[in-house]
Amino acid sequence: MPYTYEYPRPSVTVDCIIFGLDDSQQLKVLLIQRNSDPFVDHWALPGGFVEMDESLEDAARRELKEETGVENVFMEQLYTFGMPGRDPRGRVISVAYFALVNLSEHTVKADTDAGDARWFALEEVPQLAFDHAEILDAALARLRAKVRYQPIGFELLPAHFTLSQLQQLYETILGVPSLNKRNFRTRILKMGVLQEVGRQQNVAHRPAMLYSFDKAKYEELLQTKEPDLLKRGVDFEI
Amino acid sequence: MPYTYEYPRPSVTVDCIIFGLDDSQQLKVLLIQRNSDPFVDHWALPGGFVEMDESLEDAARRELKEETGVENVFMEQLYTFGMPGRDPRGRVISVAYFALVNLSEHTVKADTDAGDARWFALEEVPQLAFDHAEILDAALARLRAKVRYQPIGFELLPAHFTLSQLQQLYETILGVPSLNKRNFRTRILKMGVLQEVGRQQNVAHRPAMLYSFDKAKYEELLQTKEPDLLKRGVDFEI
DNA sequence: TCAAAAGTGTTATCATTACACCCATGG
DNA sequence: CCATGGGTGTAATGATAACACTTTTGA
Repeated sequence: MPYTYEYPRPSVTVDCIIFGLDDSQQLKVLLIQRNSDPFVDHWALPGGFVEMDESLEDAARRELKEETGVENVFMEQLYTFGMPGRDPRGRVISVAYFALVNLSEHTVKADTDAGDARWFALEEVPQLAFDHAEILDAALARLRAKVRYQPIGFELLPAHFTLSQLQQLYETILGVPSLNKRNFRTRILKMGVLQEVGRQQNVAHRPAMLYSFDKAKYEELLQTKEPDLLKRGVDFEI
Repeated sequence: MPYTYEYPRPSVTVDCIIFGLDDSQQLKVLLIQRNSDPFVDHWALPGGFVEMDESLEDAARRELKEETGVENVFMEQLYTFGMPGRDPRGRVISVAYFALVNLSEHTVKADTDAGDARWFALEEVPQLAFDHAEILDAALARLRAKVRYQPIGFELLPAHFTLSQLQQLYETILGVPSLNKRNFRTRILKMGVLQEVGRQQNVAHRPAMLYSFDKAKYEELLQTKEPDLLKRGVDFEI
């Protein structure tokens, strides 16, 4: 029992909420099955204890890779959950990270620390360990909010995608039945952040134009348009 | 030396970034002067260690009150800073909270744990302890972003305010020289979340209408308009 | 009657919405 | 030649930006 402190200290963990989009444009979340107490056999978010010499994000990436094999993904800090009592083992403060991946490009393999790892459609998520259901809800809310003002949706799609795929992605994430095709296209193309990169092959209908997201142009626009944006003044969306 | 654990644990602290608006519509931040090592005599964000039986937000409110006397303010979690090395005493993970207050309604008194507590205009903020400059930057960025899509600016104003005050507030926060008065008014009034509550008295010019923010109506609009908003589909602002 | 700030009218321009229609491909 | 998505034309409506103007007060 080697580590002794003058005052009590909480444990600090990271948890990862990984969203992915499958071939049929369905939004899924990556869960692991716990193989130790507490909550043995329950499904949970991948995560674990932060080491003393690694940053929080490094910890999140390490745990994600150890438990699911997934690496090199877009990731950002979501929120820190610290209610006393959220973990039966004692005071545990968890920094949650959320990540987006293109499901087809990331093979999942259950690994050392976890019994199993699987993608779940959002409607099929089982009862989760700890307060992980709450964390998942927060992540979903963040995804829905963020997708409206930052081009993060592209992280979920393959590098080359059609406008219909992109539109479906937005419909899925936002949970709206169907946006107007005409207007969606006009809007998204007018932004000027998509690049034509070829056409679909061998499809039983008019082949769609494939696009890629032009990150450089987006950054450039951010610089250029920011000033005007500010000029608009208030907004608060509603 | 009573607290012993099998694995090493980081310390967890909270830090508060409190923004206030003074009589002359200037944006200020509340800092304390440290009276102990490390960084004795340096200015820093109010904050301190999280107790084992309090939530993170409770800890933030407690420290804020202890160190500055400020209480009952709008507060939300900002971000968690956890780079190894950010505190010379060892691994310290800090959950930052940011808060908005109407400066005239909150008296500041340096208290037990802090040598002194004072409001600083943003341009006059001295060198800060730890990575607090970075935390302050993050808070400012959040304030600027958030004020555009949520009516949090009202937290900085007195309960009754004029449209000119509100406009100045936005100009201050966003750092734009001067919005168009006509258009600002049209926009903000069209939203329907302001209530007329009387007129200015004894001013050497046409007395302005005073308004209050109608929170109930705002919540109602959120419910009502959310569906249409979603129908609009993509946006990502730019 | 003047300075100072409040507050309004109006127009040109641009963005958004809604709906109907045509196009290219493989089976 | 048809089913299946891909893709376009256009007009009515509403929001935004720009600028000049009038109003009310205390000193």
